[in-house]
Amino acid sequence: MERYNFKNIEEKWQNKWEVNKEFSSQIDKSKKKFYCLEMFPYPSGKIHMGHVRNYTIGDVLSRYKSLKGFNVLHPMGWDAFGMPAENAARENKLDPKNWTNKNIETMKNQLKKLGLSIDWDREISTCSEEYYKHQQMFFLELLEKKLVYRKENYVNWDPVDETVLANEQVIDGKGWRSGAIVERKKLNQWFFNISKFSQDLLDGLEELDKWPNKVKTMQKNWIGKSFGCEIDFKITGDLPVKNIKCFTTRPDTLFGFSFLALSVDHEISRFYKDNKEFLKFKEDCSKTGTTEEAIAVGEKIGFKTNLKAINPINTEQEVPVYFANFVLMDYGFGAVFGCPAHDQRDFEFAKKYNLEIKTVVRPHDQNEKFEVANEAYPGPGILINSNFLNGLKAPEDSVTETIKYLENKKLGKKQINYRLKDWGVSRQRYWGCPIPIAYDKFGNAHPIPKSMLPVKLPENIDLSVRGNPLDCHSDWREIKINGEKMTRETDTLDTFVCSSWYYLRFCSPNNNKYGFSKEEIDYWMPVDQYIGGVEHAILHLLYSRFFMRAIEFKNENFNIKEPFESLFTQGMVCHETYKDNDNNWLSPDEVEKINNKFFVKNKPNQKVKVGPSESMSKSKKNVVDPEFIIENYGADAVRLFILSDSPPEKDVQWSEQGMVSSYKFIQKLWVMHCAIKDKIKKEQEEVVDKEIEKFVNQMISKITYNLEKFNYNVIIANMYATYNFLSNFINLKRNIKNLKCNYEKILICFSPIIPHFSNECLVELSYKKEITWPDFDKSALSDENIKFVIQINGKKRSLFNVKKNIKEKDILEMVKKDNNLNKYLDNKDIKKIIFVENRLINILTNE
RNA sequence: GGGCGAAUGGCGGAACUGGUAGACGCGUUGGACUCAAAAUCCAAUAGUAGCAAUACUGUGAGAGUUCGAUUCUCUCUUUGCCCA
Repeated sequence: MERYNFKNIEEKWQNKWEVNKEFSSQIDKSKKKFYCLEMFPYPSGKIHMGHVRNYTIGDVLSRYKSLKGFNVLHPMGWDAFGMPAENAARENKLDPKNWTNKNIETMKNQLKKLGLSIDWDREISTCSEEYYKHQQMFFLELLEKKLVYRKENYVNWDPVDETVLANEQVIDGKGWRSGAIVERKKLNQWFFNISKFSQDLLDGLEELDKWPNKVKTMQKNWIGKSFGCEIDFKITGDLPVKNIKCFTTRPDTLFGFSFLALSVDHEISRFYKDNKEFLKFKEDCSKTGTTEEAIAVGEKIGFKTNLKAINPINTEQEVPVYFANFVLMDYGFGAVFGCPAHDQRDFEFAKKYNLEIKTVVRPHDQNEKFEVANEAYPGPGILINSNFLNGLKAPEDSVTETIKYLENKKLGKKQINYRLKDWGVSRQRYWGCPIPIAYDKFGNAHPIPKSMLPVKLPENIDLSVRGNPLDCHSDWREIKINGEKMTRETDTLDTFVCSSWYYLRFCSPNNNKYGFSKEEIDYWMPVDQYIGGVEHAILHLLYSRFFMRAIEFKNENFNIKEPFESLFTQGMVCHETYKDNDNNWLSPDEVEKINNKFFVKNKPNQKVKVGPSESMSKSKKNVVDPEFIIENYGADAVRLFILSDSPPEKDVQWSEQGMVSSYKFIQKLWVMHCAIKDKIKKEQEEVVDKEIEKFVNQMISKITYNLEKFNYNVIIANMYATYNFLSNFINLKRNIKNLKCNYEKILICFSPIIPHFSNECLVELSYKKEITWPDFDKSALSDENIKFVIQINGKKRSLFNVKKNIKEKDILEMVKKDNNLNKYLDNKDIKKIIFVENRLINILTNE
């Protein structure tokens, strides 16, 4: 018997799959389709363990569904635009396109070595003209539908690199690369009108019953719907200002009103544009940052105006108007009314400027004399000190009543507000999809005619320039449209745009007229199972849901709103972290374990500090290279291990020992396989064994159930249990007639997880039929004999091996006769008996 | 600060609808094989007491519902993730 040579066998099967185009998918209306999609990778250079886990999970599902008779679509592509290519290209003086395509080639080969059942004929890359020309078409379509518009907006501006930074590139107010202090700068940018669909995106969540609640909650919070009231405050003072509008979710606390606060960008600020003190104040405000956290934590400061605001429901009351740093222009109307007693920010502000703090809500467990003291009380309760509103339940009744009152008096109106903002898609970068727009000499934007698409990225770009390289490329910038000289838009699209519709392209990767064909998406869409990391729970998934709606909008040929029928978010792959004496990170292969203690490799006198297990990342060096692992243990073993130790939705701990044991398991399976093969070859007896029949029946039922539930770690446990049973079984039993057919079923059940091994073994058994998922007989799942639990006063006292469907009186008879049990029953009256059929009896006695 | 989860042996984890807690794997211990080691195989492995049969305790802590709670309800503790 030879050792199992995973290298030859895996390579053989991978070649076979590729040559036979085993996983290529065609429309077949006689079959039910199953579209399985994993989030496509960014081609950063090499695959990492996170990819291995993500794609193995999807592959197991695809292979299972395909064995179940579904017509499976399982494609793969590349999220190929983005900053890392541009950065790498700049640092190494390379072309981003070459860099990216080389990475794609490498990673594609690595993925193939995992034995994934991918239809590579449908491979797409978002940086290819073939892909982004359709994206430009969509952009123009959305522009026609008025879902795209241009407006001025603030950006994080790095004055040294002369570039716009994303929020996550701003660290402590400084540019991540240059270290320069980031400025706020106004730029003209393109926006997708996602907020138009706020309510629809919210409603759509209700239908997504196969999405994790966690993700739905996150999206719900992100959309941030709030009910409230728009109030028009009358203003008095020495400026020509009559009214200021503001939005509030708590109009019911109007009797606790003590100031009005405005954003420094509020239109009123124009009266102060020459006021030095105000300008100084505005500058101070920009330093505190604008994130919700910074506002909550930071000091609340204000700049007092000479204006007064009149309380609409208590017209005798006039309160001061301030500019304040905690009011943002893009929420509500850039104005909030201050009620210090019931809002912590307002409270801190009022304390600082000695403003009135009037309590108007008491908690349910306090009486009318309740007064807010050291902090605001934002919770529920009953209104007090509020004239005609007194006694109302806050916030439910009091808010609606107040709004009714304000509406009647025409002082305000009910309003629904969303936190979701329009999606700014302009990026001042080279390596992205060009925006198909040109400007005439007056600066007016014109769509580039569809006949002139695609707008190709120029090659031979100089990336060493500061700022946006496209901006500096004068040849490319100039364009003639209908004879008129224009200049191109030099911003490119956010890469999230590319990933918002790639799942459609997979349905029609070769359609060069349009992004997809109706026939193909009618058949394949929606994605039946989408699998990826929870880090995309908000942006990517929300943008994709928006994009479907944007395409559907005013389009009679398209009626899909939700792209992903069900969603699965997998956990991360973690590894222990190591540091040497100088606190430098060490990678796992620089570390050696001797007698349970860790040392620097080849330096047995240098101890290693072992840190907590964290998600694998290059910066902490706690990474394990999949290619090396596949090379050493084989793809089947890696697939087995990456799924075995934890449920797929939770983080998994990488362990060398676990990896080795998965490898050994495959070897053991092979040894067993050879033994079975020998047995089958020999002459068989005409005996049909019931035990193996029953065991395999149960195994199929368990593995099928666990596959459907994504309990892949439990499947591996089922596989081990199957091995334990079968290896024991063949040692004890002689040659039985039904060994081969049951063993074949076992191999088929194993094949989604370890496809190379299973297929090889099936071929060795000269299995000729088309491989399909085995059925199981539900009625035969439980044995003739069952284990019956005997409880006395709720405590388990014994376990009887009895016939199925045993009657209560028979089991009671057995208990009474049992020498071990009757000591619990002697001299006691039986008060009550609980009998659960085929499971347990609980006998209650007087104690 | 707000929102959402989680907590089970030395470790990762399993447990159908409320019905045998600890499947399966790792680790550990003992044994077989070997001159020896590795590999492999066999056995044990929640804790306490006991030669054993067995008994008691036990699913973060405390209460509640129930004949019966890892599972349901409430309070608390710790912890993770998200808003960020």
